[in-house]
Amino acid sequence: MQPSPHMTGHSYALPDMISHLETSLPNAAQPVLCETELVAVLVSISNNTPHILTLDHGRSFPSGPLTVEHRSLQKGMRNWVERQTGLKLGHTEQLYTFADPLHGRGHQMVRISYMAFIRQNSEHTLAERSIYDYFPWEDRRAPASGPLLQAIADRLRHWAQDNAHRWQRCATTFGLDDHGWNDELSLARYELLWEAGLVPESTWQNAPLLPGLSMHRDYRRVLATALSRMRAKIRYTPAVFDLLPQQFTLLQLQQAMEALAGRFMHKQNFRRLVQQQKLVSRTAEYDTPPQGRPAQLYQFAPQTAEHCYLAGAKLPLPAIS
Amino acid sequence: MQPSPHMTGHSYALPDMISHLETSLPNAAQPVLCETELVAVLVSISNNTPHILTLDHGRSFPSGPLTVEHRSLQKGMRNWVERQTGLKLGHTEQLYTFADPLHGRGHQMVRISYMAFIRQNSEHTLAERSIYDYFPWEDRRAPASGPLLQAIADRLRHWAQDNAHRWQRCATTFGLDDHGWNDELSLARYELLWEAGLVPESTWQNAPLLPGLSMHRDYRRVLATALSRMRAKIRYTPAVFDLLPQQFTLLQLQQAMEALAGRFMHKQNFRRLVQQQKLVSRTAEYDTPPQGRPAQLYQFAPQTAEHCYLAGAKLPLPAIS
DNA sequence: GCTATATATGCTCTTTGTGAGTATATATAG
DNA sequence: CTATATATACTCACAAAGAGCATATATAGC
Repeated sequence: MQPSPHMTGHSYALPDMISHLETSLPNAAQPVLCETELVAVLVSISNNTPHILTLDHGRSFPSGPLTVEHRSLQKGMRNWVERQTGLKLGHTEQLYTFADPLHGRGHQMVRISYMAFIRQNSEHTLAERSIYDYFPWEDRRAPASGPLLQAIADRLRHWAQDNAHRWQRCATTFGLDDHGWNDELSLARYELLWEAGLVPESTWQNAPLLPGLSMHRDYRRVLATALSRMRAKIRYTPAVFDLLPQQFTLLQLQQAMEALAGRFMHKQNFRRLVQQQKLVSRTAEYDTPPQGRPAQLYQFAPQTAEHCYLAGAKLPLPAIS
Repeated sequence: MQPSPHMTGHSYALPDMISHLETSLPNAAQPVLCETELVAVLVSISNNTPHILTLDHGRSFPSGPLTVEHRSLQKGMRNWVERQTGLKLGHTEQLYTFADPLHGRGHQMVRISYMAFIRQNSEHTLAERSIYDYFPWEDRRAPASGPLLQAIADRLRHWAQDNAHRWQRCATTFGLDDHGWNDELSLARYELLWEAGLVPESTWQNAPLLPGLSMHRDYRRVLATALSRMRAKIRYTPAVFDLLPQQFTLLQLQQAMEALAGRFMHKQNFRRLVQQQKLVSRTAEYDTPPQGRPAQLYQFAPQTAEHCYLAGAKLPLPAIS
């Protein structure tokens, strides 16, 4: 091992304030208590598009209070959502914790957000909304995304004016000039649009706003975080399989990846990659489509796929303009 | 845009329980309040090794209560740490939020952990500990890591017994058999050792424990999370530069990357990559080492490195091997 | 039968990135 | 003059990725 300094086993003498912190106690005079809420971003795929399960006309996520019996936050969230909605949750991860300052009473509100995958065709009573209804520019598969991106570029250029550094940021996050489009930067893109005053949540507004549904509180930002995370996650974990039926065709798998990435991929290369990594194993069954040759059904092969790299499957679309 | 179903603008009729949740109110009879604490994992590099700033003989992180005046959690944490320790914080990110169930009184304890980078040679009064004192197996630069990893492999093999799937997990996360070592999996490795009962925090124990300092509560797990995150982060953001002095030699930069990754790198290739991406610009000054030719001092070039944010530009790190 | 459609498979190419090696100036201390 | 470390310039092999071409095969509808 590399030797490291300060290994005497005793910490230095500390100023009072810090020694106090060591006890991890809130100020005894005024213990700061928070209402704490768990927020669930539930994702599933239908119609070749990623959807979220929403409340209040697409403006809110399901959420519930943290209760005392919860052993861990994640377990608590899972149990709670499964009991309330009857849904089985697949891949689950914590997204972000944020606080609302106000709340007239003497305490804050802390919200802990989670993202969870839900298998296709699950039964539930929540309203599904396409994620791309909130971020139309993120779906580069749509023909309309070309002109939309052009319009965004124009407004960003106007916002950046002569500020070269600011324009650099716009160009790299939105894949302008000769930069490439990076699908994992959806959070950065949303934040940039927020800064530029092009979304209704901005504290100031700048010219006509962009299309796209808005949400309560910071929820649209949470959704952008979720989109970034899921796009990153499916690259190097087998999480996609929690969105698909137990058995699926290779085209379904590819389309699920395309739905999440918001881009089309090269079919032959995709299959080559998937199969040479032994991510899936074929079943005896076939899927009969309305037209064309029946497709072999596959299933996820978890034993050989502790870590997988579906990354190579991110193909650029024919250059848009 | 892809058309998406359920766009009627009205959510379905909801069961009572869920409509209730929509209001985001905790059970009126028993509002669940939490003590909320901010935990800071402060990282800096000294002696070519990543260190954390600790309290209580290396067993605890600085932490403090969330107070009412904080506008955002991140801002609150920054202000609080900077006021208490006098340190300037560089790259900061939220790590994870976790809860302790007990606390005799009627409420839980919620801890929100952050990681922040601190520039080399900063003045402070906290005790520094090498991160690799907590996870000796994570520093593959150390000669001792070879035998240690061998010993770990043996004990994991014993734990896995004939459970092939379990051994698969061990092999891929620890780079055994013919799998490569992936430095970003440090959290997964810690969790696996925890499961196998090889660390003192495990709820059960299995044969002699591994070397490595322990910490209070879940803090060692938080530290493993921090290590994973920082290794992932420096790959595609210029965050490393917040750990180095304003001016540095290319060797210093390489050694900082090596320290975080826990691996050695090929000097010529490293320089080739750094320079062709224009991440740094040379200054007029030189560093005079005790021996050898003076090294040119460089500085971070933020204008071209927003571009580094991800135009496919990555800081070189050893690939998995 | 034929056609349209979509699955399934095999095979080239080129380009890029990367890991690794060799060689050789150059500047300083002792 | 030597040891040391910076700095720079190459080459080479190899794998992976992006892209294209070709061709079976199986179904439905006409």
